[in-house]
Amino acid sequence: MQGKSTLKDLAKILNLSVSTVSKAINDSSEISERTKIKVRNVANLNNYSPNRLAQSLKANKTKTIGVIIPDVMSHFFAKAIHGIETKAIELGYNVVICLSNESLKKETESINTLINGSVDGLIISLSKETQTLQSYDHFESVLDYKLPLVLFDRISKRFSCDKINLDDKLASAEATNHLIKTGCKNIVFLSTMSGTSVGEKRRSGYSIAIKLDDLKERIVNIPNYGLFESTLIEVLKNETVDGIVAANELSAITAIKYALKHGYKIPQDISVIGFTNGILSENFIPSLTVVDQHAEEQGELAAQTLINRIEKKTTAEPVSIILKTTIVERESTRPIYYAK
Amino acid sequence: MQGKSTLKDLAKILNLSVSTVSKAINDSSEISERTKIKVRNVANLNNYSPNRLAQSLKANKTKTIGVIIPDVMSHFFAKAIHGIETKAIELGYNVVICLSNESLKKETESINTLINGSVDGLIISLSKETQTLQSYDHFESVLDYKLPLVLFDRISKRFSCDKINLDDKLASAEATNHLIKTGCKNIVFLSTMSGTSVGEKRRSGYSIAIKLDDLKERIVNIPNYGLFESTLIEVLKNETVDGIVAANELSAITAIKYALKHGYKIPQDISVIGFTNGILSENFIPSLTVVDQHAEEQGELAAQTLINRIEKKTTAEPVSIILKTTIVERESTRPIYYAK
DNA sequence: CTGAAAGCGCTTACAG
DNA sequence: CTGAAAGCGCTTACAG
Repeated sequence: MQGKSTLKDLAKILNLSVSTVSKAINDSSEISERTKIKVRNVANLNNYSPNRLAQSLKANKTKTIGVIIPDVMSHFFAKAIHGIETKAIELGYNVVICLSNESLKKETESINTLINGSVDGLIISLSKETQTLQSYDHFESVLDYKLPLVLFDRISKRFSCDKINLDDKLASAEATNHLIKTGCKNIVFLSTMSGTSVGEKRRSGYSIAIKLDDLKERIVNIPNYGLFESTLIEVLKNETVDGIVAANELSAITAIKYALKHGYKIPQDISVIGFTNGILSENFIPSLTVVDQHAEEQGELAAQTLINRIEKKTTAEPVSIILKTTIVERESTRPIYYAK
Repeated sequence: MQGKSTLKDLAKILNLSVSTVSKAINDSSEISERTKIKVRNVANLNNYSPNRLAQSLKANKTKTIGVIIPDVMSHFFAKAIHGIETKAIELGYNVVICLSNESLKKETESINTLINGSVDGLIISLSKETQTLQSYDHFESVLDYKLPLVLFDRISKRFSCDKINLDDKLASAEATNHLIKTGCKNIVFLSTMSGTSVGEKRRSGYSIAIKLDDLKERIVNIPNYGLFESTLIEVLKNETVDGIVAANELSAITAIKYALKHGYKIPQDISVIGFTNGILSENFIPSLTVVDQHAEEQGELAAQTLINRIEKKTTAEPVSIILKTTIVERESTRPIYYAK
């Protein structure tokens, strides 16, 4: 009744061997029904439950997966975690989460603490620093150990493993096209995240769509949120702008905010489309048209893919899944039939 | 080079005993410098790192703490997790997170998977269902095992353990007072979370402040977000209302949204104050005056308290810490000097 | 300075 | 049907 009881404790109480008790608890066919009942009673009385650590050590598997993400406070990652957790539990796995806080150093540390037998596999979304520095040495041990690894959302081509992400370039091209179809002619791409692979792809998708339609390309990089208002308004004052593709949710909302403040009407004067279907997009006035990245689905897929790999249910070659995005139309863009 | 190497592997390569290798790696003073160097070299070459599971089993501690929260997608809990993680890592602990999704069943399962040796202690914020059902049987094993436990934010008086929370009643009374000081006379308490301990306390704090000022008490419970607009507008149409204390962030924002839609001016006609200083409060137009619950600080404190308990650095009696909240003034309320 | 032995809590092939 | 033994990967008191 006090502290945790072990098989040994039960064996002593029952006057049986540890082996017998273990088998009885695991409902082995070798053990008589009578003994099983006795053992189970004593086990329940003593609140026995097997030590997971010992089981894991013995079985050489932990039924735990490790997740390393840059940030919990972003809606995208919170949702992705939710998806990972749901799927993992459904498949009988636990989830350990570490935060890299966008730092290469913390990402490295997190990997090191997790790979030493604590988890059966890893789901990682790379930190900004890792991506800008292109430094991947800390993945060597993971690959050496042949520890199953799934990268999602912020991935790298530099090494081979299972990967889940979405076609950000295509998504951004589609977002741009959406604005074009609502009649926009002068579309700006607004980014606060130049440098990340995701930001880069979105910029490039925008450019492709713009060029296909023979429109004028215009990229505005905002170095930080402190300079947001001045940078944006300067552009709106001096150039003709009737559409904005913003590289993420907060920059889209912030753009709308300052545009409204300076007297522009959304979407009548300027249409705005953003990425990530978060709580802000849904509740802001006007609500924001966004590219939904299916965060939860990405999470579920990542978990499923990892567990398939752990349980060797996949082909030897790395899996690479590219999800389709969808556009959620709301009030920050005009309806499509406005076109022409 | 392939798979994980163990002490045994190194010992064989080095022609030494496992004990010697172990001691060399742990830099024991018993071992000669020469041997240490040789061992370290081979260890590095083979990418050796000790199996955490085996270490934990041996040492009977895991240097891991378990966290069970109702929801990651809420800004409050995401921030709290961030605080827990930061402090835990700083003190040399890892963090395992499980989600209860507001369900008693999942909370029970999470506890059961975590207490079997995987963690040295638990930080929990109770699920809604646990609180409404007042069912705490699933905590018996935690208490029996004498596993260190810290409850935060959503706590219970029904059993004894370390607790961190804030004085929600006082906070709500202060929020109400804030509105009074800006000149509001007809203040409504708006809740979508009746039933939770937190919702109840906020209601009661509101009532106290209202009665102290001899104003009229008016509680509006919104059964679900689908009925938000009709319920709210009915009240606004038929009664005089110049202030709203909303029980959480989203209900505050939603109230503003519908009030604006129906022609009310915020804060000129109606002032609104909410709880939780999240991304919505900050970015909405008008931005929302809120009671900041110091989520990150609560998380850090919870981690610190738990680790103190684990490492027996605290008195035997349970610690109970009550944090002060602060009011963040923004655009949804009038300035205080308007009063009188 | 090095090593053999015991033990953390479990499981399982093997004997009886 | 029950039990003794070995082993998962580590650490550490004890001998030499």
